[in-house]
Amino acid sequence: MTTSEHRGGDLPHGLEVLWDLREKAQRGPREGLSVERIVAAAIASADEDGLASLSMARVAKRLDFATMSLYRHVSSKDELQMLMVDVAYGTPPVLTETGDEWRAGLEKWARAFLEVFRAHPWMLQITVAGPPLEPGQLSWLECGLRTLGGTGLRPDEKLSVMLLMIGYVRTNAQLFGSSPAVDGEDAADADLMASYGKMLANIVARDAFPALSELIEAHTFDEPKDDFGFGLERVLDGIDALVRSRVTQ
Amino acid sequence: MTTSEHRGGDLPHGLEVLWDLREKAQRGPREGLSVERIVAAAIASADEDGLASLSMARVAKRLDFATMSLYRHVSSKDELQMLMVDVAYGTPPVLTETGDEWRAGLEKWARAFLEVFRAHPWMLQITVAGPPLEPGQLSWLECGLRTLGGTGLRPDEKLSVMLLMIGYVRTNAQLFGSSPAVDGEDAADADLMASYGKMLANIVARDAFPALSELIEAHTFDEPKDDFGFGLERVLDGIDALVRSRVTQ
DNA sequence: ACGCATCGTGTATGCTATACGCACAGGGGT
DNA sequence: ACCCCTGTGCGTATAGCATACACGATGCGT
Repeated sequence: MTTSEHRGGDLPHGLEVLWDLREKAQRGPREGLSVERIVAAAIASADEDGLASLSMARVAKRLDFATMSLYRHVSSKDELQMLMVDVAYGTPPVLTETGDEWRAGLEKWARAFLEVFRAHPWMLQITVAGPPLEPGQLSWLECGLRTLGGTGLRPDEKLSVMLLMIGYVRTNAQLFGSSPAVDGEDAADADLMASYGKMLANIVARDAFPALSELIEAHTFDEPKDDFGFGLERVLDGIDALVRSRVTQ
Repeated sequence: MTTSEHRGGDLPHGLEVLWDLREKAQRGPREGLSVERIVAAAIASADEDGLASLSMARVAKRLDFATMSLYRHVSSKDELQMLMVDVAYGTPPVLTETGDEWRAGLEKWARAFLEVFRAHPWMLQITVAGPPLEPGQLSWLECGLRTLGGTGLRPDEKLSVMLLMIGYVRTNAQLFGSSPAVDGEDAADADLMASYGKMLANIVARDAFPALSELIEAHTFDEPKDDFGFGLERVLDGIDALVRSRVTQ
């Protein structure tokens, strides 16, 4: 395998893989292993056993190959993790909402994006350095930007809006997404939140944290409700205000 | 050292340390080492060499103690990392803005919060499971909630607003905060962004990413400007819209 | 049929977290 | 003054980790 040079000067190996910029090898034996299979196995391993117990040896065992064979296709564990994240992002939904239906579109976008982190919680534990150059992450950005097409926002404003959305979904997933979404989702969330409220009430000194105590006493954490959806509407309200101000200008 | 039971039923060891719920030992030799010193050394190590090369042995060497001595004060590396994050959060600024000056207050809050992640980039790589029970993180939440005191928002709305703010700052720090804030801050950022724009333009297929290409061609990434501040104003606009709607109701 | 790029992998190295047990310190109760 | 018992520091040992390197096998281009 050699680098194709007609696009992207000298990219890291991992990015070349993700962008399909690698030419197939001519000489040599057929490959029994591939980056795709390795990444898929690694994702499955992380989904099942968590990121902490992900290791080259475990991934190799899953594929019935020797540990060192992985290194023929993946230059390091860090690169593998980068690949895992981007593949796990998958492809964003095709949003039919356009023009002034941007709000419904962004809501669908947010819920689908949240679902990604619910399915693969370990994604939040992997940080890729610098701004994203990977196709998976960028395709979600692209998808969001596209639904903002009819808003009349400036390009940089659209970017800011998407940064806001990404941040909201990620933070929400990180804080409340420890329970898997599979069975009895809302019930589990409610239990979690209720016990969190109790724990918080026990631990927090009322005089040192008055505003937080007010939150606790208002039973914000006790009632089961769609926290994500509620906050999301607030975010969309904010964006709506921005859009309106641009329209009237 | 034994657990004090009058507050918090049976908390994890790390939380007891952070909330100062541990009683001093009566019998036994004076401690030459302490959790505080260990955490401080670990933070210094992560600041200098990054989280990847943080190890118990390195931290111990910094303190001129044996590796295993750390385990007398810290139950595991995971716990140490949790402690590191919470101590590194430090204490939020004391905001004098109250009532209808919430916007200026939140802006100060956001910039101070960003500074934390700029000073300790590794904090973004450590994920603590579940909603926060640590005093550091909670004190920032408390600080933000307090500046929202005069807005007339419901408690749960205030929480959503703060979630939004936290998410925005974290995402921004993660994406653009790879360069340290110490010297020539804006210049470094501008260079980084410009080269990012070029790289993006090289890599992105125009037909598959039309909205993203529009962004690139609008030179959104080329011009040096205060991205954080710009996006922040959009977020605050959104919150402002929410606040106004509650006031008029 | 030869050569050579590529593949899979066994071995080895140095690092990692951490369980366990020992030696010792020093205040509390007698 | 004595002993005991809790807490401390740490040496040793183990299991797991990522990964460098060298070797043999493979099969296409010539």
